[in-house]
Amino acid sequence: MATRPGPNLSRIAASLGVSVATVSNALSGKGRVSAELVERIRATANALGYVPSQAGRALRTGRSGVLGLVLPDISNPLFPQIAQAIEYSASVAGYGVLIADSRGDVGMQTEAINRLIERGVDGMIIVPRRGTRIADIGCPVAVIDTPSTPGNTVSADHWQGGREIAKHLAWLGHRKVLIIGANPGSNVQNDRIGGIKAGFDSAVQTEVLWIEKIEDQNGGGCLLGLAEKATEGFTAFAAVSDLHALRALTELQRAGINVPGCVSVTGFDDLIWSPVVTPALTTMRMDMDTIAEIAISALVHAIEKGEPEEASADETPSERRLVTATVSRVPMQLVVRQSSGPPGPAKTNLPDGDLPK
Amino acid sequence: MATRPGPNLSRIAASLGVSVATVSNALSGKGRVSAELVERIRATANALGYVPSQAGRALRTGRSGVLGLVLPDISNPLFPQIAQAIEYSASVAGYGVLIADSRGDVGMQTEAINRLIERGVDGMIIVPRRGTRIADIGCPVAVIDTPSTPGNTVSADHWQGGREIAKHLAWLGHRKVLIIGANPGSNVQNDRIGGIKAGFDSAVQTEVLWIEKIEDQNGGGCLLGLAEKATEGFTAFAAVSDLHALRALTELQRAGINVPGCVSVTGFDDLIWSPVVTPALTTMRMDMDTIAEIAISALVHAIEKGEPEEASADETPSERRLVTATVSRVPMQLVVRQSSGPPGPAKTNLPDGDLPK
DNA sequence: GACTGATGATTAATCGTTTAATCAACGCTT
DNA sequence: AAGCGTTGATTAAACGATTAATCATCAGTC
Repeated sequence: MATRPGPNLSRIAASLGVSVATVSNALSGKGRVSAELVERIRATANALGYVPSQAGRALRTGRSGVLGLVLPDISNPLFPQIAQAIEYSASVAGYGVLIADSRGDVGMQTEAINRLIERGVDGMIIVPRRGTRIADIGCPVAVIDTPSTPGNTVSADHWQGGREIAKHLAWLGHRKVLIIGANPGSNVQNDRIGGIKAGFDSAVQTEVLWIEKIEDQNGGGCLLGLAEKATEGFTAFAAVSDLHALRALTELQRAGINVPGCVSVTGFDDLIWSPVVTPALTTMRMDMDTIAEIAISALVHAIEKGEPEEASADETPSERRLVTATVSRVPMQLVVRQSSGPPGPAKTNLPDGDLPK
Repeated sequence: MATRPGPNLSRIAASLGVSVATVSNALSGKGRVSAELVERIRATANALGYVPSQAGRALRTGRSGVLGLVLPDISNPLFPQIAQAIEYSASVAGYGVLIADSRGDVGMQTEAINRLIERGVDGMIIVPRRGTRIADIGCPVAVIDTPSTPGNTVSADHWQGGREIAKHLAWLGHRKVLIIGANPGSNVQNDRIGGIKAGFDSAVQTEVLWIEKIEDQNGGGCLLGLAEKATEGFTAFAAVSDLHALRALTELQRAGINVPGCVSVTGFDDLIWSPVVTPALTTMRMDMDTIAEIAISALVHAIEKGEPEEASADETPSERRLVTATVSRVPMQLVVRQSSGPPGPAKTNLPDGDLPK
């Protein structure tokens, strides 16, 4: 029941008095069909508004043309960039994207992956929950995380990003820098922090502040005590995410500390509001488009090359389809805006003075 | 080729010496199968790791079990909330979610919709690009937008949200309020602004500032001149989005104007960073979970009831499957944080003074 | 003992597409 | 004219699940 509205191959075939196989061949460009007939078939297919049934095709070819995108937490502010880039690259490659949210839970991550498999995805892109290792599942997988994650992944070069932001701050003349992270368990954050430290020579003093630790004591959304840090002599605050940079920025401004006149604040990720806050945030941007492209093309390659021969039937049924994306790290790009500048005189409260144009 | 790895119904049937139909019936609970046999079939299905082929099922039943989610712009900061809620409700209802991004372009919206149809989605949830009317497409559709959008939609009650925030500000004692919007073409923004205006009685003076107009003149990311507005006597800045509220907040703070000591700032949407900026933003939250649930359940209902009888074959092939979600508006919830308070004395520059705990 | 119903399982058709195998017809060569 | 290669099209068999229709078996009834 519920016969799909549109016409199918046989309707086209019937209306032209040819066989379905010919129509299929004509539309797919395979087999041997006379140019003239191809033209006529194309025309009537168009006229009838023919839309191929993915179900039929999938059943026959064993491929659904759909990729799964597994995210640790869709509500992550970085997610839009990821999803958009992946969706674009996938659709260019002719694939659809099915989303699955693991809501930060490791158990749900497995569950989400299973749901995707049941839906018959040809492959998956996984942004793993921190610390998770992706077990071998029945289809090609590309992992987007940190280069430090064991296994094959594509990701931004967070370490290099850290170095760049450090060099920027050092060049501006900062000698005492507070690095702001949220959670020591995150590979991404550790890479960024490692890079920042590595980017400074021994003349620069750094200290790491973990937001989660402070919040554990003082409650969520509490002040981080940055004003005190500023009076201790810290002139730059390098956060590992724009989210934390924003928090630092507003906290400092509220305390009457001029940014960038007095201290500098930098972030990571170039989130959507980073350009519009005052002062606009200096940050490191990941090249998501490139990352997505690499991930998708590796995935598509694995899918379409697949098992080249049917050989070794019951040999290693799962081993052949292991992760396939080769490790690759995409450089991040420094975006200099108004929130970073040379270290200024001690705590000042100038109302605004020179507004950055 | 490329026979799917897992076993299929016939493998189970063969290994038990029964027919595929029986296996199918046993697993789906339809037809007549003895309880004992059902048990045995279940067991071996489990043992073999049977996963039903969606392709086969879809081909036979004409339903893919997948919904499409069309978004005007995935990079919208509100998107994570929407996607997460939709994905959750859909997966509870047993559906997968295929995403499509129209990247803000009306043409691409149609194209994205077509791609989803080709992929055989059973229905779609569309968050339309502003001003777009969704044409009749071949499947059930739920639209999430504004109640003011003609046609059947589910959405937050933006108007009511506006009224609430206005009442909150009026209650605090504000008498001169600047409403900050981005674009006069947005239904959502107009509803919110309308609601705000309606929430004030005649004692309160309001003025609307459109960011896009200012940026057209002064360039993107420019200052909005809010400090001047403050000196003109505006004591509250009600933005139609947290994104703009954040911009206002940082701009005011940078100008040395104390928030909320001197002026108040409010937003909409309760975006992820709203609680962590200093001062934390007072805002209106949409109940996305409820909205998603309503949209999905209307959609699923339309899909599964569908055309109750095959009657009227070539009558109105498309008319029957028109939009089906009934109009429904979900109330928004006021979230009071630190960015709003009673109007203070004229422009002050107290460094911090009393920090909100 | 034949008839009736209920029960439990099987047969076979079907969804729409792809594709290997087959076939007919025609032009060329020897 | 018989043989051969090429071209253009058809036949038919899958893919995996669902389901209406059919069939066999057995218990109970008159």
